[in-house]
Amino acid sequence: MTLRDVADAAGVSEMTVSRVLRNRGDVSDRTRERVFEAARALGYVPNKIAGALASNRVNLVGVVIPSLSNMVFPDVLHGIGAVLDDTPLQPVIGTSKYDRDREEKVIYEMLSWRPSGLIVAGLEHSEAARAMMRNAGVPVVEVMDVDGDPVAAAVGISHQAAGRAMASEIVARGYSRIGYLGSSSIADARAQKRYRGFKAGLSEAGLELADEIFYDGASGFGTGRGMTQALMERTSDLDFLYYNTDMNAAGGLLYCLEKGLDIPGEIGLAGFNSFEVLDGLPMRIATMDSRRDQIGRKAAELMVANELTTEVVRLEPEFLPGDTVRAKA
Amino acid sequence: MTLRDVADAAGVSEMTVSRVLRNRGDVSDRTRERVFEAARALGYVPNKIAGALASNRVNLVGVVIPSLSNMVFPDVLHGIGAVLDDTPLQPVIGTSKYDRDREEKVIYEMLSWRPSGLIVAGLEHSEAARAMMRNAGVPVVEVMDVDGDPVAAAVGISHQAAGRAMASEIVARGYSRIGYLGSSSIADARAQKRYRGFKAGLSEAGLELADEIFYDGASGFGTGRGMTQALMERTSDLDFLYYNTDMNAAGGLLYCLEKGLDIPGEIGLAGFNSFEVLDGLPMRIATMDSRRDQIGRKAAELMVANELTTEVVRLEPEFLPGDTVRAKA
DNA sequence: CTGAAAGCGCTAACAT
DNA sequence: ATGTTAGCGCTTTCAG
Repeated sequence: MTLRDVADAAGVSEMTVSRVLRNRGDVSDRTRERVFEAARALGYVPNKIAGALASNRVNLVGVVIPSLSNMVFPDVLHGIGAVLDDTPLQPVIGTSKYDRDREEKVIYEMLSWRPSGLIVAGLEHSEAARAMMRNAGVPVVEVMDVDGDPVAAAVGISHQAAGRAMASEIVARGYSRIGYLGSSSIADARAQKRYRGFKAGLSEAGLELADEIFYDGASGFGTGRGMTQALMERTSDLDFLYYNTDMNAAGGLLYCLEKGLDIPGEIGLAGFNSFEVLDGLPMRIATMDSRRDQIGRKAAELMVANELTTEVVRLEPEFLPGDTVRAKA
Repeated sequence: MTLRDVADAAGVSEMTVSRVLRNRGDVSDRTRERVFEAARALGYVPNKIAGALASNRVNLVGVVIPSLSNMVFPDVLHGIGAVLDDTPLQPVIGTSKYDRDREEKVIYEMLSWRPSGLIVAGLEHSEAARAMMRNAGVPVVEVMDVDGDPVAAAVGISHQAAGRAMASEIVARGYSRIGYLGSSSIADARAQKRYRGFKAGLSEAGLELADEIFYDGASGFGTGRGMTQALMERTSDLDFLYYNTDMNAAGGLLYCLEKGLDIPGEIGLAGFNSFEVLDGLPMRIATMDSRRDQIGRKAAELMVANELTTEVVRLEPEFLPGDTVRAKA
């Protein structure tokens, strides 16, 4: 089923059919009708492969993220989709599974379809991947992080600064025996940066981490609960728990409530990301909004603008005290 | 940057370069080396658009789901990915946002790329969408549901049966004042089917729903909590709450625990889906595993087999009593 | 307003 | 083991 078939059925040239179907150029209403009818009757679906090759235009934007299981990424995708929905551009998602080599392959695959642009999560990539991004010839935006050296444009927050800001909020609220609960995966560069920023922030206040614990695998209530229990049994005098993500913090919160601890008096908790699904927990967890939707929107806008900028857009995460930290002293 | 450039740089024909890069046909080791080197030096990325047009082969599988925000769908994608990762096929995701017209557009867009197959969530589609799926000329599998009339192949569970089975479990445990808490969206056909199956199941046991409540918008702890509170204030003598999804059930559970209710003695709760992130709640919610990973895997296997079957694979959901229902009488 | 010709970058099929 | 030719189904460009 090709343009030819529709053209024959409508008694016009392929070119006319092409014009009608793409709504380009002047076609008489009569011809237009006939073509639409023929196309519909035949159930014609245009071949974008051929169209793309001929026009050298592919209205796809590649989006490379680590995973779909961690809710942060669907949230970014949501922001991207919200902007692209009003344009001819369509996002195509690829996942790296937090693996540099896989990410490189995914980027290569994406670029082989000659998309109109590329959005990639994070700033840490293989050299080959960076080279491909540099030479893509289309807008490339790295998202979620601005602590590093972007290949081209970047939109995100400073995770270092976010960690540091959290330290200062906690210290200002009079907590001093502070534990960190995070991921042991080096692959999560952004969590690492928050961790380092957090420690630097404590250090500036003359404090240091009282204890820390790391886990393998996915974040979740069970993980958060388990980590929290292990840490508190090991170091019994902690007065604050800072988690790498709200999902784990939620598990920790439930554990502390079960133990009958006084939150936020006896012990405070904070996470990161600000997940909407968690509204409805017994207490609102203190957190920092990672501005995922905004990041997606801004990145998509750069795709739509179709400029090869090296602009770095730094968004500021917002601290949300919730109910699990004391009021400021 | 085309094959031509690489061919010139390596001093061979385009065809030889094509052979080397696709690893097809016999090429001497010496030539092979030279070609790889030239390609690498130039940073050549093949043009799949041209390749696909020439070979009439596109190693993409379209996957159409309602959304990425509801965790059930990423779970299905995970199953699909697990199988396709060992093949040349790649999933391409499109979202319908629970909108029939949008779904139709997405399917149209997907088919216009001439994918090797199509996986679509659900059995309810526009007539035009069904026609496209029927005439796609490639394997088409509808997933997650088998209660209805599939266009071609289908892999899923019977949501009707799942609802009915849940009713029978609840009744067998001696509950009788039962409330249903679900979504008001007609778009969630599967939840509707569970609801109907559930009522039918109660009816067979000589019972009926004591009350029911429906919400708009996304599921989540806040939604579950709010619905639960509203329902229980309205009908104070309920002894069981059946939710359309575990996310809402979790919110309800937290609410009931806060109120100091005796679970599962005074009141029982059950949800649907079996979400791993919820392990770690104070109690494990009774639920029914919707076998999302399995469904994804099986559907992907049908894509790999590349047969145009009309096979219907019905998987059986498993009841997981958790801690929120009494033992069987 | 409509059509004819050329060609996008690659691969199938057929030489050699 | 390597090269040549034709053409995939469209769109661009130029004519009329």
